[in-house]
This record gives sequence, structure tokens and C-alpha cells, in this order.
Amino acid sequence: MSRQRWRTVKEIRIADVAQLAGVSTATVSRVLANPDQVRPKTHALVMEAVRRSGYTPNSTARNLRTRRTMTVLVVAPRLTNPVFAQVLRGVDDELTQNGYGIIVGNLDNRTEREARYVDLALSRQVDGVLLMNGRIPESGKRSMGESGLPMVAMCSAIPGGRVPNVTVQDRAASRKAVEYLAQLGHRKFGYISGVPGTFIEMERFTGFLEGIAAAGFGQEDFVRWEGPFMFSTGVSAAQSFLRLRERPTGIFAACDESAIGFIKTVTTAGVRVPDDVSVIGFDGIEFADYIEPTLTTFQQPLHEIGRAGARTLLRMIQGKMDPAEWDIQLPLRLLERGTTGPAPRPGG
Amino acid sequence: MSRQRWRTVKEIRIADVAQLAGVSTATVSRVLANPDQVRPKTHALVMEAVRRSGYTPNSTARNLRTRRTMTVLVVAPRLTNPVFAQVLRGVDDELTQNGYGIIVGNLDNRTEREARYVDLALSRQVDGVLLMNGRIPESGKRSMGESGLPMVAMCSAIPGGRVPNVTVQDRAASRKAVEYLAQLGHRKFGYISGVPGTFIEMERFTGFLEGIAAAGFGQEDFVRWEGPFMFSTGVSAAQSFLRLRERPTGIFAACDESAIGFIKTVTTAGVRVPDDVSVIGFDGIEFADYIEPTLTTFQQPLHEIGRAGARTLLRMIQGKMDPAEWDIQLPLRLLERGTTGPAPRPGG
DNA sequence: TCGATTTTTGTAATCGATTACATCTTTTTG
DNA sequence: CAAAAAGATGTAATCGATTACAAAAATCGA
Repeated sequence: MSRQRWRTVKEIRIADVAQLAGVSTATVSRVLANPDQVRPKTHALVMEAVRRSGYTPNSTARNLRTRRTMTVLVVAPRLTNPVFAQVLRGVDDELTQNGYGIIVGNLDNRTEREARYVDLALSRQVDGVLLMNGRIPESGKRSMGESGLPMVAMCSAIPGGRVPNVTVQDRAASRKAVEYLAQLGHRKFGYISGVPGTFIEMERFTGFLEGIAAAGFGQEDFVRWEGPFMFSTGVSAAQSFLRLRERPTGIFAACDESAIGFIKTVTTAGVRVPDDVSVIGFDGIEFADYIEPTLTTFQQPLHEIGRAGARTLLRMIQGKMDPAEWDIQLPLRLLERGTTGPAPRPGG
Repeated sequence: MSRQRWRTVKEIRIADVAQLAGVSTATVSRVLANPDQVRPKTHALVMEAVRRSGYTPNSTARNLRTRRTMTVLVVAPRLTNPVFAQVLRGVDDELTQNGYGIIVGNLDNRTEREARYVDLALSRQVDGVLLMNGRIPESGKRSMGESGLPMVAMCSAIPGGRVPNVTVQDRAASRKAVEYLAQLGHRKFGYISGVPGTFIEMERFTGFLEGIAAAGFGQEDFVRWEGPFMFSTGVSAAQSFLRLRERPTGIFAACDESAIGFIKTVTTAGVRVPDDVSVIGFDGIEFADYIEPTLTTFQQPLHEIGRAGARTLLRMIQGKMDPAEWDIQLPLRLLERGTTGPAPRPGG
């Protein structure tokens, strides 16, 4: 069994089909790519030969000649985060429908892993790149920015107008989150961030600050905990929270995973949600529906973000980008559910 | 801005590098692929030219000539299921380290979506296929089985010896699950299945039945609910559960998502876990750590499954498959946690 | 130093499609 | 019905690498 040859089935080439149909390879190629350039009779003849032989064009050869690969690289910060998995689904739907294949690049939250995908994408001549990591990937050798490749950012915008961005109204929603908590009577707040320095984090934090100001509060009225979009960030935020003498009662987490990690940790420590502390998340991942109580959060149209990003990229690839659609911002929906409630009576 | 040409950067070809270094293209190629076949002095010369020009080989051309694409197709039943996302991480780690790219195929639980990936994979000349969907994909045109392409199944085995399988001890664990519940005093059981007919489901159900028998029970002592590995399967199982006059007290779900969906639904209806009903899951996804109480479940080495599957596939591709490693079964670990407890007193 | 041997390099064929251009057929038009 | 126009098909160049084979250069031994 070892040292066995696997690719045993003989490949059928376009020349074989041509011979079978009694035409030239050019005609076969035309039948498959431009059916209207060929006589119906010939068309039928060739199609029959294709069917009989079970011919599938070798895209490797086609790619070389046409200088297109019908392949797109999708870079995700972390595939096990359901946000990105969900966006990827939308991307996949749109792209496979149009005959494109997807190469996934999973960074696992480590920026240094970008490099391998830059080289991969450039050497494989992908037709375009979808970025969910909030920056244009770099490798020591070559920058993806200089390559002239069509790129679109999703979820986390890349500011500077270099690429179209498909995002949600991060700032407005974050602001609304604080206002919502303030309306419920909360007077001291907590903010669980994303990765400091990323644009998406700046947007959400700015919105949070706006909300704080709009509700008449200031710098001294909130605590901020930092970390990437992961459960563990919520866990460490909660550990810090539990050590505080004067604990915030209204928490806004910039992602659902953090919110859930926070809730689990404080609940285990005997703090009740929402009686003692209210938590509001961001994302609307499916799992948020299954914790008890159900998470109050902003629902992103994740699947639609993926589709919109893919569609935008396809337009860029086809060279017919509509400038009016350079940036797309999709709406969010606040799901008012179980983890938020009236602020506890002070000293209650 | 519209109708703009994107690929503006001139591509550097091997001929350019050759000219720059004053050697032939053959030499450049050799420097990059077989450095020991070339004089150190020439090597340095060429490397300098490569560096100066920023040359990256065009893999499209290379693929055509070498008849390898260094690309693997990974078929997942549903990417938003963290089980598969996690396995994919392991696959990605192993493959990108070896210079392979990954094309993902997401079935979203719909078998008919297989077809597009069969065609995609065959026309793109992928070097191998990793299957997590428990069957060899088919399209009307051509079967992936007849292609002679190296394939490896992960998670859900494909019986019949056609492909190597990388799995866990599904049957033994399922059996142990029932025995564990029986030990806790449970006398009436529930089983939440996977997709009926799949091998993985048969394994887990067989194990469940073995456990039932081993504990001295029979057909009349359990209820079975069917559905794919999703939250919603657990939800509908719970709805059915709630309608029963005589409810089981020991539930085994063949996947964590179902378990979590079940728990959430019965909890909302006022049934207490684990006081009224014990639930034990299967998978050990990260979410399971964050529900309250923490889910009792079998932890799969998901990342390792991915790595092992990828390594096996690489060996097949290289034609040095060790028959002893045809099937790999990795161990599971029972995490005894919060959702299981002693059976409630009858009529309590 | 000279011929034999080994190592290094170059030339040109090759992978399998697409497509510009040429040629041959068919259709249209006056 | 002939000439012109339009349409269908074929021939061969092309994409950019790898690699078999040939040729050249370097090394070795006597």
C-alpha cells in the first residue's frame, strides 16, 4: 500500500475532446466559454464529446493564460470566533455562486501570521483579497498594499480610503449602548474593549465616550478593560471587576464573547446578572441566544456583511466599481433581552 | 474611479531575474528549488537579483508544469459549528507550515452543495481533500471517489476502507456517557442524535445503546430525538421533552450545541439543570465552558484531529502512506462538570 | 599538462488551456 | 448570381514556470 501512486485516473485534455468531436481545440474552448460564437450543430457535437469523456477544463492552464485564478483570499483574525465564521459564510455564498474559490487565512489573533498569507496570495495570483483583520497585511518581502490587488475590508474598517470598507454603525451603536444603560439608571460603567489601536476599537470606544458624555458623565465614571475579541478578555475583565471596591453596574462589552466570558465569571462568583450588574454585548452571535439569561446585544447582519464585501470585491475585480458604494455601513439592531435591567439601588 | 485597472504593478517574471543576474531562467529556477545544484557564487548572484527585483514565482505557471497546486480542499458540514472551525485551525496550522493553501468548502448542512466543490476541486487540480462531512462528495458529472485524489476523513468516518479516517472513540464515549448517568441514579434516558444515517451518528447511537444495555435497561427506557449537530436540534428535542408525561432525567446529546440548545430551552420553561434533568454533551467546544452551569461533556482533541488529518493527507500526497496509520483514533476526556447530578427522587 | 570525470549552466520542449489572426463557409445584398 | 459581408473554424503563438538533454566549465588523477 505504501509508495502507491494516487493520481491514477488519466486526465482528459481539451485535445482529447477536440479529437473525439472532430474539431480543433479552439472550437472546444469556444463552445465552453463563448457558446454563441459557434454553430449550434458544432456546439451539440462538442458538448456530446465533453459529456462522453467527462472532461473538466484544467484551470491551472487556464489561469496561466488568462491571468485570472478565480480565487480570493479571505483573511480572518480568528476563525473560531463565530462572528468571522458567519461573515465567511456570506462570503462563501456570494463567491462560489460566481465561480470563485476561497483560500482562507486564519491569523489566530497573531499579526505575525499575516506574512505567510501575503506571500501565498501574491504567488498564487489570487484575484482579490477580503480583509477582516482591520489592516493591510504585510510581509518582510512585499506589501500587499503595493501589489495593486483589489481588496475590501469587512467588519473592522481600514481607514485612509485605500480600500472600500463594509462595516456597521459601530460608533452610533456603542453610544446607544451607554445611553440605554444610563436610561436604566446606571451611574457607573464598564467598557470591555477590543484590540487597542485597531480602528474598530477606536470607533466603538469613541461611541462609548460619546454616550458617556451625552448622558452627563465623565472620565471618572467608567472603568475600561482591554483585550482582543475573545471569551478570555471578558474573563479577565470580570476578575478585575470583582476586585473593585466600587463596582460599575452597567457594562458594555465590544463583543459578545467578552460579554459572555464576563457574565460567566461574575455569576460563578455570586454576582447576579442583571440584578447586580447589567451587561450589553456587541455582535449578536448565535450563542448569545443560549446563555441564561439571554444576552442583550447589538445584532450585526453578519451574513449580509460577508455578501456585501464579496459583491464589492467582485465589482472591483471586474473594474466596474461604483464610487458611491466605496464604503458601506449596514444597520444594527439592539436586542433588548435578559442581561440588562434597572440599576440596583445604591447600597441595596 | 470606475473602469479602473487594478493590477497596475508590473509582474516580474523569472526571465527578468535571469537577465538581471546574467544567467538563464533554468539557473534561477534551480537556485530557488534546488540550491545545492548550483555554484555558491551563482547562487548569491541570483539571490541578489531576486531580492532586488522582489520576484515571487508565479505559482500558476509552476502548477501547470509540475502538475501540483500545493492546495487542499477542506469540506466542512457547517463552518459556524465551532467543532469544525476548531479542526480547521489544526488543519491550517499543519498545511500552511508545509506551504499548502486551503480552499474551504462549507456545506451549511446541505448535501446538495457538495457538487460545486467536487467540480471546483477537480478543475482546480487540488492535491488532496480533507472531508469532515462523513461521505465522499458527488456531483452529477464526476465523482470525487473516482478521481483517485488523496482523501482523508476527519471527525465523521467514511467506512469501507476507501479513505483513512481520523476520529475519536465515539462509541466507547457514548457508552460511558450512559453508564455515567446510570451511576448517578438515572433510570430514564434521552438521546439527542446527529444526522441519521451518518456513520458518526451510528457510532454514537450504538455506543448509547451499548450503555443502555450494560446498565440493565432496554428499548423502553429511553427517548430519541433526531436532527443535525445544531443548537436548534437541542431546542426541538427540549420542546418534545417538555410535552412528555414521564420525562427522562438523564440526557445524552451527541453534540454540545444540541446539549446547550436543550438546556436553554428547558431552563426557560422552568426545568432545573441538573436538579431536574442531567445533560451530558459531546465535543468540548469552548462555549460549553461559559454556560451556567458548565456543561458536562466529552472533550475532543479538535485541534489535534485537524493536525493529524492534515499530516495523513500530506503523507498520502507524497505517496508514503504508512498502512499502520490508515485509521487514527484519538482519545476523549470526560469533563465532569455542572450539568449532571444525582437523579431526582421519583415523585420528588 | 592532458584527458576523463564530475559539476554547473544553457537551450528548448513542455504543461493545457486561450485567443489573435488567417482561412474557409455561409449568408446577405444589389 | 456574383461580390461583399458576416460568421465559423483552424493554426499557431502565448502565458511563466520546470526540467530533459546538451554543452560548457571545473575538478581530478596520472
